[in-house]
Amino acid sequence: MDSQGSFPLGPSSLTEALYESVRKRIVNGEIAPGEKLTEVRIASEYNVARPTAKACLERLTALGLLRRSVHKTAVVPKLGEDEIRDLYFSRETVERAAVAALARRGVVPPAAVRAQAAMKAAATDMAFESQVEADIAFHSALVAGVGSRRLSRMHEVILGEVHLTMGQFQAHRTTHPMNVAHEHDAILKAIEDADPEAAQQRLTHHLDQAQDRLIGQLRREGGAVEEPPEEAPA
Amino acid sequence: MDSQGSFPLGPSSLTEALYESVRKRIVNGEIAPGEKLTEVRIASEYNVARPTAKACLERLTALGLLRRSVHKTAVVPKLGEDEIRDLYFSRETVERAAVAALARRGVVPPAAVRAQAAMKAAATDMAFESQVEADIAFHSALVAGVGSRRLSRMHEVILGEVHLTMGQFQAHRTTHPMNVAHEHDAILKAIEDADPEAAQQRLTHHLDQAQDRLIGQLRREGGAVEEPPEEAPA
DNA sequence: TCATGAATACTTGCCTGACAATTCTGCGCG
DNA sequence: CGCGCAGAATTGTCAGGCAAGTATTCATGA
Repeated sequence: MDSQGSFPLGPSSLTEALYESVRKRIVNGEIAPGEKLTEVRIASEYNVARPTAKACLERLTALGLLRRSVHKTAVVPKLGEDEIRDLYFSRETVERAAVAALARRGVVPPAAVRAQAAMKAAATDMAFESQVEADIAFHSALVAGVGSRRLSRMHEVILGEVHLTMGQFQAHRTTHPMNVAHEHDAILKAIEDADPEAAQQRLTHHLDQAQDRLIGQLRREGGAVEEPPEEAPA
Repeated sequence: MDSQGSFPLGPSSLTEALYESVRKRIVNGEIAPGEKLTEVRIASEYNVARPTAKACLERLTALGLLRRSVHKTAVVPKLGEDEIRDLYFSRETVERAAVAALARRGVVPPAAVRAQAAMKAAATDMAFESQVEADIAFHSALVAGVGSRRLSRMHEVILGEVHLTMGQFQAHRTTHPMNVAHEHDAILKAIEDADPEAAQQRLTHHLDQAQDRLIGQLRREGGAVEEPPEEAPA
């Protein structure tokens, strides 16, 4: 049958384009959590060789967007309560350091205010996914504004999992986007005032609320299975 | 032609063993900074197929232990002053969060005191590389003690680059290992006393000193070339 | 009927071999 | 002495294949 060759690839290098496309499909929830992603499936869907698909799955696994152990099929994970707490603990660690550094300088990254504007514009009429992306762009710009390549890299990985988790709760959004927009404003204000303590405190408040919303949704609906830690660190 | 097959592989899976071996050779400075690592070289040295070697280089590149852009050979990087500052900024971010969390609980991870004991034992007579490894084990245990998988993962990446940089200055060590041992003790003491502020303050002092030592050595000897940032973040 | 064990299909780990595209190197020419 | 160009070196991607491990199904025995 002709079950292959329907997902178009982006512009850049083949591996890169494949990676980006699969990544998007995962974080958008287009590929459901728990769904299995075999190498041959990716290979045939995109008309690429199996090694290429393999490399793609390995990259996604390294980023935490897929889980797999040896000789087993990769599945997109569904984070349980503990995992979400761990994720947000790490996220707070990175972003607190970022806003503190920014506030110490007292300069707000231009990209952050741009993202914030886009967020407000998307608040009323745009699709949920657009709001999520605007929110992520804001936090991403905040960290990028520090100018630390390594901090940004760590944050990128974390935001990947955050995006994934938010995408999985897409259907039942209960958040008012204007609320988070106001919280964003408060953070920017504190940075502008060169007040590191306040900036950190407001960021923590913001993230704690987001975490609570996620965990609340998780408890309400599919409490489902919590996967065990896949690997005991030596 | 018997020009191949001289580096023995470890016990585990082939890819894993290959990765570990090459990683060790890099962080130990056995492969000099600036040296080029081609896929075929690795493949022939270890008697593995080129795709296997390729995967290995890709993993090391993702960890920051190698640098390469498309179609160019991977080289082991030599961190410049700015890079070292960035590295230690990220390191402080992660480790400060770790010791604060530990101090809030008031419990010292047993693995950390074990590593600390090993460090003191190695202080006088053992080789420099053993001291470095004991030091790294101590900080690693500190972060692992928090129990956050994601924090540990971030830290692991950072320590990889730290290890690499320390290994490159192997010859000209000027540090008295007992000094750093005492600083470690002070950190543990603050954690035990459940004093997060003190723990963070002492950790910062410890890391700042280490950073200054590294930068001092860098300035003294090969100021050399500082490689430009390989990629402009979007 | 239900539980247990064996055979089969599926999937991944790793290999050989090959071709195209790109980058690097050295040589000759203006 | 600078410049461009051909050849070499290196990587990106593919095809095909075998071995090994995992999951599933089916048949057999209690």
